[in-house]
Amino acid sequence: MAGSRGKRGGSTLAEVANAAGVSKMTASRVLRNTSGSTEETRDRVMREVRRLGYVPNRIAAAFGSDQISTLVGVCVPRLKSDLFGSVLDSINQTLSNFGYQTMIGTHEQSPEAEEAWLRAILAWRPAGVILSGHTHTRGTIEILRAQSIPVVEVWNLNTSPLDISVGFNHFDCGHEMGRFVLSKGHQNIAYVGAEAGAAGMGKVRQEGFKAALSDSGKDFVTEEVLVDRPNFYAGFYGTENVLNRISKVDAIYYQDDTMAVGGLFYCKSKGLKAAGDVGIAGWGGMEIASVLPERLTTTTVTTQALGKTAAESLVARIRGEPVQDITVAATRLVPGNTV
Amino acid sequence: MAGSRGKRGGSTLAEVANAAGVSKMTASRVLRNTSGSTEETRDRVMREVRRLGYVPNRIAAAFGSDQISTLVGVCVPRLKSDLFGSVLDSINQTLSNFGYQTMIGTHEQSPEAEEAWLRAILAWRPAGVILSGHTHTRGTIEILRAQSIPVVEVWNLNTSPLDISVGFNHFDCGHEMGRFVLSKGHQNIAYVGAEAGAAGMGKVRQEGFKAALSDSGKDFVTEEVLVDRPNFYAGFYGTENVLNRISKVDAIYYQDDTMAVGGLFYCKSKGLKAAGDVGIAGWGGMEIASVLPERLTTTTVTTQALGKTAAESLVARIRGEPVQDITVAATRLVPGNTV
DNA sequence: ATGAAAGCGCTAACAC
DNA sequence: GTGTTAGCGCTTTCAT
Repeated sequence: MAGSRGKRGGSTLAEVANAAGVSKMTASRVLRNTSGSTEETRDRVMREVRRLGYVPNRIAAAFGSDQISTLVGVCVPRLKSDLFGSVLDSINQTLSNFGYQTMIGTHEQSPEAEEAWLRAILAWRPAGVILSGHTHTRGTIEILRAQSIPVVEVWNLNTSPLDISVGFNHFDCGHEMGRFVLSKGHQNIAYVGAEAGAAGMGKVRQEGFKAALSDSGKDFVTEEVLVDRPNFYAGFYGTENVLNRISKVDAIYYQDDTMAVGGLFYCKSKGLKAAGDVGIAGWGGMEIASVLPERLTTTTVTTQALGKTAAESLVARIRGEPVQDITVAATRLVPGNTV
Repeated sequence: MAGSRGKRGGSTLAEVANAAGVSKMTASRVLRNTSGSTEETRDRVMREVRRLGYVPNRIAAAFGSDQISTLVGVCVPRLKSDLFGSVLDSINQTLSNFGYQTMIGTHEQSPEAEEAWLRAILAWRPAGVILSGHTHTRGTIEILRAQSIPVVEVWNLNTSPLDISVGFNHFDCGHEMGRFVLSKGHQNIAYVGAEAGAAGMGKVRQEGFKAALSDSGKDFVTEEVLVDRPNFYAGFYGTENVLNRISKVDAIYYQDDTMAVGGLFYCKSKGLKAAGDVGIAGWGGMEIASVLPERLTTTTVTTQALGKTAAESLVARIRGEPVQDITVAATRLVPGNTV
């Protein structure tokens, strides 16, 4: 309670040290488990810590050491998402285990929003940041370079990353699915996606699929990209649009499983059979697939592993340990019975 | 780059002030828009800020002022959840608009995990915290009291909150649904839930429903609470268990919509008709409902409003403005055709 | 409207 | 193993 400022936060290290009859440094060392301390000193300090209800002040600690905090900024498109939620859960848990705190941000696929977030976060002198936007503004890149701060780009694979990249190969996912759908004999294939803001990685999967079509001298017979977030209804509605427009469509590649499930239900509502009448392929591996009567043909992705690897790579870089610059997180095409 | 320590972070306020030919204080005031400054001074300072790529140091700022940061800690059960993801999105966006940064944590319904998170977060001298655990450890409560820090308890309504409570009335949700299901003539009603760690608010809804049954001299004919997270498959599997155990069951109240949808698909897989053979009622208002052929009978909840109100209340309390201690977020029973 | 001095709580560096 | 000294970059207070 020393000082006349309006601070909060109870006792200080000095008070603990005083009560324990040692210097601040000794108390500090005990609390951080650095170097050796006598068993007795240690006990005396910890007793006072408990008695006084001492809560370390990490702001002062970060300030007093080297202006680098144990905060890590993580920016994802949005939080309400099984996929990103899972990645974030994994990142947060891993970082937490290493003693870091996660500060979040969302950008909704807007590079400008990402930059604005970054500027605010850098003021906290984070130990590192994890980004998931695949496109960065010039400003974002410059700031990151200038601060020479550890950065992990996550979600999409970036072959020339700012620093470290841990992601899925979306192009290959699309290409592989394209070949698979073609191998099942489908002839008139459409794409259905949804992008509220700028294009996300669905665009890249679409291109991969398109490349597979191109290899067979084909192309999407139509592409329907709604101005919406990818969700069940967008898939439902997009499918309706596509089938009304071009009735010969016999397969649809969706931006993700949410939309694919929406499309599946549209087909069911019209008495169309999946695979037989309209092939349906998604991406992401949603949990709902486990209870649907149809097994959705999709590409499952390892969001947990992605998040864990991203966090571990960041921590390694922060600590100056050797790190793999580029890691491809596993994806697997799971043939169901909807294609 | 002054000093021999290994700091990072480019130029300092002093350097900016120097270059602009003013004192640190003037530069500081310009950057914070406090009190008046000459148009000219302002321009000169801002020019140097841009030229030097100055990034304010909020750690030093928080330290130098009153040891209270603009950080806000938010702890939810988990991030991979449409419901909590939505609340968190809303909280984060609102806090961000007010100039606060969100630090996240997850507790998976463990009060001890919540306390551990809280201890780590308080070291950052947050301006406030938002909790979603409905049960707190004695330690959590003591620490919060000792620090006299603004706290919002969110998700469940707490009639005697630590500080502020913004939540849904889960008991009433259950009670209302109980009355509704009974009004439809169902006689043998079961409950299906899932709790991986400790009990969440599903337990309270279950009790509300039970109270409604009790009012009619009834009780659940069986209760199936799986040791799992509430998800589609748990709903599917739980339904299978219940119906195999007691075949006369003619309605099931589920912990949430995810499980209800799982149950719905189990019934479909067995040729049972929703409502006709087995009534199905959920909670939460999932998006998938918009594409299902059946309209799920459920209670929709206003997660966006909940998050926004929680964040706004916290900010008001931080600023010393008057705040409503208890806010009930809206919920609405939506009769579908599955009961 | 602007400046000077003091100090926030902690840790790095070095001495003992 | 422990203590001493200095200082991190900013804001507060008080003066001009």
